[in-house]
Amino acid sequence: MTVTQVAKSRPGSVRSCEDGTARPLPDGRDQYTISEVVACTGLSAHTLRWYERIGLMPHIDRSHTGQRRFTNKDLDWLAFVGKLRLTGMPVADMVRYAELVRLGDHTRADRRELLEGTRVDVLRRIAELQDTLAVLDYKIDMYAERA
Amino acid sequence: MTVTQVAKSRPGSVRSCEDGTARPLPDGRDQYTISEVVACTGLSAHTLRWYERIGLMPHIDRSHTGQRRFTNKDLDWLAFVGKLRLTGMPVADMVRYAELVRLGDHTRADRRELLEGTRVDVLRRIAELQDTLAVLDYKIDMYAERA
DNA sequence: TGGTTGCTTGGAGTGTGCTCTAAGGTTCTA
DNA sequence: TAGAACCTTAGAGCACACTCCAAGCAACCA
Repeated sequence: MTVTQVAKSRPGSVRSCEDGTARPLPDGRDQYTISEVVACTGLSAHTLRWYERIGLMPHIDRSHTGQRRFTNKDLDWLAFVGKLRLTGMPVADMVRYAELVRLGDHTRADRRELLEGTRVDVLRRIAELQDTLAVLDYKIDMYAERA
Repeated sequence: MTVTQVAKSRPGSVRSCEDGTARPLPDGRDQYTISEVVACTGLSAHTLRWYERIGLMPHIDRSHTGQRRFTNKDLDWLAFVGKLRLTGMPVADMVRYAELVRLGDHTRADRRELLEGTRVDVLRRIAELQDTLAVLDYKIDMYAERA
């Protein structure tokens, strides 16, 4: 399945923002405006503010004029949230996970349990999709045969 | 990838309704009430009627009193739609596909193209999910290590 | 000094995919 | 023959995840 071979290499991190749509940010900095984060994550500014409002992000630092200043830690979190979003996990569940993180170290077991549940969902989704792929291949074959 | 090994075995068909949630229907029949279809597909009656209204299903036969009588062909179609739904394909696109089917044989190339596009989407989704799985495994490992 | 750009806020609006309601007709069981 | 269970319709309502709006402040350039 070529999945666990990744082992300990810290996947999907190391400040290249997200994937694909992302422009890399200047290294060695730890303060980004909302528009920089928009450029690098592909999320809209509206969405980023909304994430903060609903508690899916920790409270973001502000400049002396009240503007958001995102840190590298915030970007890491956004990258992880992006992954969870791909699994189809409802935003409410992600908020729950975020809350557990805020509550501190004694919630580690709960967090692990939550992620393991998500993991099972992901495996099921992959199986479903591979099943669907078989159906699609069958149909496409039918259309290809007597074109 | 163990996908094309299915080859020509007609996957996901042969009147066992859908998967999992489904009770099999009595064989050798070709007329089912909406509640029978509900029991076997797991879709709600509302959803089935809505599918017909928006053109995602062909017009369903009626009894002399106006009640729907689904055929085996309808059930096959619903099973296929169920697969497409799993891919995240928007309902509007499925309706488009249904229209092509209604329009007859000369739309076969279009239909094939549509399904091939969907196939690419599915492959991408699977890759994304496997990527996400790696991230989840990494995190779960972290929580497991120093419990 | 004025104009443009970029940011702030709370709250309203949007698109998708159902899901339910109301009002009424049909079929089955006792 | 009554009552329950099941079906019909058009249209309204809902949950989710954004997405946009209005009004206003702040920073910068000509």
